[in-house]
This record gives sequence, C-alpha cells and structure tokens, in this order.
Amino acid sequence: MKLRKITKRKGSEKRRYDDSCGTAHALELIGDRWALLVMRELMLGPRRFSQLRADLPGISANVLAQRLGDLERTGLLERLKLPPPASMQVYGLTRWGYEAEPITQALGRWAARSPHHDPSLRISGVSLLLSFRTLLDRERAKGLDAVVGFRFGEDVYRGHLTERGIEIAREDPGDADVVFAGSVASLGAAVHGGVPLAALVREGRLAVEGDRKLAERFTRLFPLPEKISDRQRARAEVR
Amino acid sequence: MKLRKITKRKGSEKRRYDDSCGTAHALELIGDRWALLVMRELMLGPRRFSQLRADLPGISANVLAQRLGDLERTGLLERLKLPPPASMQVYGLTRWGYEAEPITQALGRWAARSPHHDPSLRISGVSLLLSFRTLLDRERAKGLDAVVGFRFGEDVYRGHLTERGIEIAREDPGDADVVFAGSVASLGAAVHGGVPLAALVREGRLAVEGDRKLAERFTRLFPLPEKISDRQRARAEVR
DNA sequence: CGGCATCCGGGAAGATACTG
DNA sequence: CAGTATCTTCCCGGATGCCG
Repeated sequence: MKLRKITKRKGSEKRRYDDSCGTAHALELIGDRWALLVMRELMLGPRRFSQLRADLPGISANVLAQRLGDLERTGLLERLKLPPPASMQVYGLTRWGYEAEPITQALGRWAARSPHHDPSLRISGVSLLLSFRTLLDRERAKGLDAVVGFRFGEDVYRGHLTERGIEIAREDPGDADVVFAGSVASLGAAVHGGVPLAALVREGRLAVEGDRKLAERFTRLFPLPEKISDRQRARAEVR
Repeated sequence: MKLRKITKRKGSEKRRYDDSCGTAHALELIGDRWALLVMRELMLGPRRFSQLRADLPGISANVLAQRLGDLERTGLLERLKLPPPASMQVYGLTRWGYEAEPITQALGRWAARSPHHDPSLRISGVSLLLSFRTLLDRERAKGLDAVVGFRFGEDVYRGHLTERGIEIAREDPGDADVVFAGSVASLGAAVHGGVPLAALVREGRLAVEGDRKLAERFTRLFPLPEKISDRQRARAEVR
C-alpha cells in the first residue's frame, strides 16, 4: 500500500515563515541549505556547474541544480552563455545577487570568533580571497597601492589593494607587483595560519613572484578577530 | 510493539559543510530553519517559551525546543531563572549571541529591497523595533535626543533616540517624551506603510501620548530602501 | 563529459496530542 | 505553561541514468 502521492510538486510551495520582517524574507530567499555558499562562490565572477561542484565538496549535483534554479527564478543569478569558441554555460550573479556580499561578510566576521571553528578544514579560493575583503586592516595597509595576483591551479585572480580596501576579480594579473602561486591552503596558512611565508616557499608549497617584501607585508594585513572568551559566552549584562 | 527507539542519538552528527570559511561555519551555527528568527526575537531581551511561540507563529513547539537546546549548547543562548516571586524561566542571548545582530541587519537591509517582499504579512514587535535600529536615517534625525516609549499589549519598550542611533530595551518608558500604544501592525503602517499617523489615531488603532509633533517626525525617520529595479536584476557589469 | 532528471533512504520540519 | 511523544510530510544527499 505504498500509493505515495504522485509527488504533487504543484506550486512548488516552499515552506514560508509568513513574516513581514526583512530578515525572515531574506531567509526565504537564501536560507536553503547551500544557497548562500553557492552565491559566495559566484561573488568573484561567474562559474560553471562543475566548478561549483568542485568548490563545494559535499553538495550533490541535484541540490546544486535545484539551488541554481531557485536562485535564477528569484532573480539573484542568471545563466550566461560565453561567446564562441568557448561557448559554455556559466552561472553569474545579478547585481542584486552581488549586493548580498555584506551578508556573507557579517556571517563570516561573526563566525570567525566562534570557539567551535575548525580552521583545519579546506577552504575554497573564493572564500579565502573574500576573507581578505572582509578582514583588511586599514591601519596596517596605510599608504599601500599595489596590484596583487593569485594563481590557484587554473583559477587566476587580480587584486587591487589600497588602504581603502581590496578589489578582486577573476582576471589575468599581468601587471601585478607580486603574485602568489600555489594551493589555496598554503596561502591560507600564510595569511591566517601564521605560517611563515619563507617556510612555505622553501617547501615548494607556495611560489612568490615579484616584490617579496610586499608579499611578506601582505600576509599580515588580514588579522583574524579575537575568539570569544568564556566570559563573553556567559550571561550578557542587562542592556 | 513500539520498538523503533533503536536509532537514538547515534552520532548526533548534524549535517556539516566541512568548509573552513567563516560563512559556512556561521551557517552551521545558526543556519537551521527558525534559528536566526528565534535569536532575533531575543535581541531586545529575554523571553519565555510561550512568548516565543506567539512571536513566531508557524514554529512548532518541538522545533522551538530543539532550537533553544541547540543554541544553548553552542553558547549563543542560556536559560535564565528570574528571581522569585516571578521565578519563571526565560531564554536570553549571551553576549556572543547579541553580536549576531549585524547579521540580521544585513539580511534585513538586503531583503527589504526584494521585489518579492510582501509587507502585508504580520510582523512582531521586536522585528519592527529592530527595523528602527537598522533603518534610522541619521540625516533626518539630526539634532534629536528623545526618549520614545512603545506599548504593544503586555510588552513595553523604551527607546533612546539620537542622531547616532536608537537604543531600545524592554523596560518601562516612564520618562518618555512620547509613547505609542496599540498594535504592532498599526505602528508599522505609520512608519513603513506611509499611513498618516492622524488617521490611525482617529480610527483608534494607535494612541499617542505626549509630544505629538515628535511622534509625527518619528514616523518619517526610517525610510525603506529602494526596491530592486528590473535593470538591477539583469546582468551585472563585469567587475 | 557537463548538466541535469529521477528514484530512493534517512532525517529534519510540521502538526497534533499528551503530560507534569 | 513548558515542554515531550508521535506521526506525517518533505527536504537533503547519494546513486543512477538520460541526452546533448
């Protein structure tokens, strides 16, 4: 007697919060599992289906396809067809989609203080580069104006760094003052893990082309926020 | 015959993203359905179980209980016992929990521009008051320094409004310059819905005690951001 | 092979009933 | 009032298969 309903899939009536609050509406738009991480991976430019799967190990193909469909339907993302001869299909954020970056930043900044955070897990190239945008210490970047390149396998990025921020795009860093080449994990170790750049270079895990002094300085520009102490986890004062 | 208890608590392995990115970790902490809305309702001070159920129509008792348990376990929330004679149990955020407010703000600000947003749905008192913190137009609040009170049934709030922001707590507004009393929906209509305050007062939906001129000005201090236009939903420029 | 559609098992969310 | 127990529904994740 397993006469399962013929999967009504009718109006694709998703679960709603029925709450006029903006936060609730946002969660209806991007609160599904993986949705915001898919958007994060598109924050530095369009990606293909298979690239997204590689960026997000753990997401299954059908969930990714469904998220891409949902996000496209709500206007946060769109399918693009690159011009021939490469004529492949990619997924890119719309302008509105890009405007969600403050959300990922707020989440990241907050969670970076979590005592449960495990920094040993893998990190995607986009995540690491976005963390630079989030964590740049303007004080330490005083007076800087440099072009920095990154090569993670096939993916190349170009960043323009000043004391006002760092703009990063997926394009060739031909004019870079310094270029980091190697694995994402290695650059992450240098910048967030406190591993000396010289050691990574010596072990061949990371290559630095160009201004070595600038590279050293670069690794110290993005300090992680302090962890939450037990005291701060205890009762909050009456406000 | 009910021998199905076997599964119990095996790994208690929640689904993980296995991603070192802060955004992903944040989603593991507060990405479950309803979790962030529960926290939002606690942002202005502790609440009881039944109050939360009333604030969040649609959440079921078991999901609320589970979220409260999860959030307590991760250190975002704690059970408090009010002193006798009222000795009842309430749930309050820890200091770290309060620090999630920028997240709800970023989400709210972003989603307020959504073309799919339905402002006719109900809104909780806390949501409305938090929207004031998020949306205050400092320019229009120039020179202000006022105490504003709110009475929504049993819940009373006191806000201190200056051009630098508005601080709100759940306490008696004895010294308020002006007090709004009535339904949350009515105050929302006045502030975000463009309904003239005078009309609401005339119809008895909202009472204003104290400085009426200040009340009028208050309703115009929190403009909603512009909606996304079709143009902005279209392809983003190459960045 | 990239980009899905489909089927299935497990588990989370939702609704309701029940208990101290 | 503050939850727990139980049942149903539906989403997530994995596997497989189709189709250009």
